[in-house]
Amino acid sequence: MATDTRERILDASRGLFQRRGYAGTGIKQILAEADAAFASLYHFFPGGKDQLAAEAIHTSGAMYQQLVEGVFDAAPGLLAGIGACFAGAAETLRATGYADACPIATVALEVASTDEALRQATADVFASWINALTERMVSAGVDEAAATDLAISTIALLEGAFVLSRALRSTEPMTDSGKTAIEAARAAIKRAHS
Amino acid sequence: MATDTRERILDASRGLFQRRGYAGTGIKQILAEADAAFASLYHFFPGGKDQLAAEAIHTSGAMYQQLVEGVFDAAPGLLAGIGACFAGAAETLRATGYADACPIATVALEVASTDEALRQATADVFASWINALTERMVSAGVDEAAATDLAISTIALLEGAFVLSRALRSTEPMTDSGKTAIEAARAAIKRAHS
DNA sequence: GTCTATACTTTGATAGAC
DNA sequence: GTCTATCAAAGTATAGAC
Repeated sequence: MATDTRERILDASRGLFQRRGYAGTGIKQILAEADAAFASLYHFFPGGKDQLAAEAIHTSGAMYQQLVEGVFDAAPGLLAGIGACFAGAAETLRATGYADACPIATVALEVASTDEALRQATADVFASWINALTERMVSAGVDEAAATDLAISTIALLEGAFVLSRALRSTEPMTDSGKTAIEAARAAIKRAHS
Repeated sequence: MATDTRERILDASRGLFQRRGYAGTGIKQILAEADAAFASLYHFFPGGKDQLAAEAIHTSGAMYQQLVEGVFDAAPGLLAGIGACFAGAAETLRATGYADACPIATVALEVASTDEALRQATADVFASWINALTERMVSAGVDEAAATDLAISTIALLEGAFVLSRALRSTEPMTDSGKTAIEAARAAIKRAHS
């Protein structure tokens, strides 16, 4: 059985919104890539493009989080996990011609001041990422108070590196930011043990 | 004498591209905000929206760099300068309802995989920022080799914090990232002196 | 240099047959 | 649930008078 239509539409939406943004992606483009008909979209997503985007943001955010959790679980420790995440991001950038980066950052910046519902969707995703990483920081021995700061800074480094690496077409920002993220985490763990 | 038309159009473009992105900003919207006629735009910018965007990217990037250079020049040292930049960014976010952040990041992500000319414009801006900050790092005593890494990481922290702060409508990512940037710079200076 | 009017394309969305 | 045809609106861009 082939993937059902609704899932194909969502899948195409996630990819296009990630690479081209919300305003830059057309409904017709999504349907062409999903090999679906016009009526199918409004059958499964009565709310149109907005509903489609909200669902794409939530699901792609959750998928990316699962990917990252897997990388951390496979690593021997927190610092190794951070290193593997940034290394993996750098490799994905290189392998996709600097197209695949954060699944929601482009849309997040576009809608932050223009569409409250979608802005909230991106906020949900980032908050979930921050919470998950904060827990890992605490488990690794970082003070509760410092853990949130460190988790936010780590994700900021990743997001900023995505911006710079895509614009410059270089993995250097991602590898440099990865090193800085590891050092920041190492310092926080050291402080907690003193 | 009123500001001339060409400058008003550019000014409106910079503001709209910053807040709403490239695809999300319409020519008519720009002209309405600039109080200019349709023909004026194509008189001053025969290349249309693309030419307008390229010039807006270059000039807003240069203006932001000048602003930051001024902040650093007024600060008593490198670490204080970094702190003042992140504090200023946080205050601007708060004061503008989380609208005014990086002047080119939204457009940079939008065009990275879709418009090579505009992508190059954003790359020019980021490269200029990185070079300028690298020089300051070296002047402050950081090793040449480490200075570029540190400058890139600092700008990545700023850009990532813009993304998170706008999406979450909170200055916390900006203040947390500022602390991390200061600590990273302090550690690099310490390493250079040992 | 600026005005008005307009050409042409693409956009998101809907209707009705099947 | 999917197909075809089509709508109204907004998009970029141009023409010609002044």
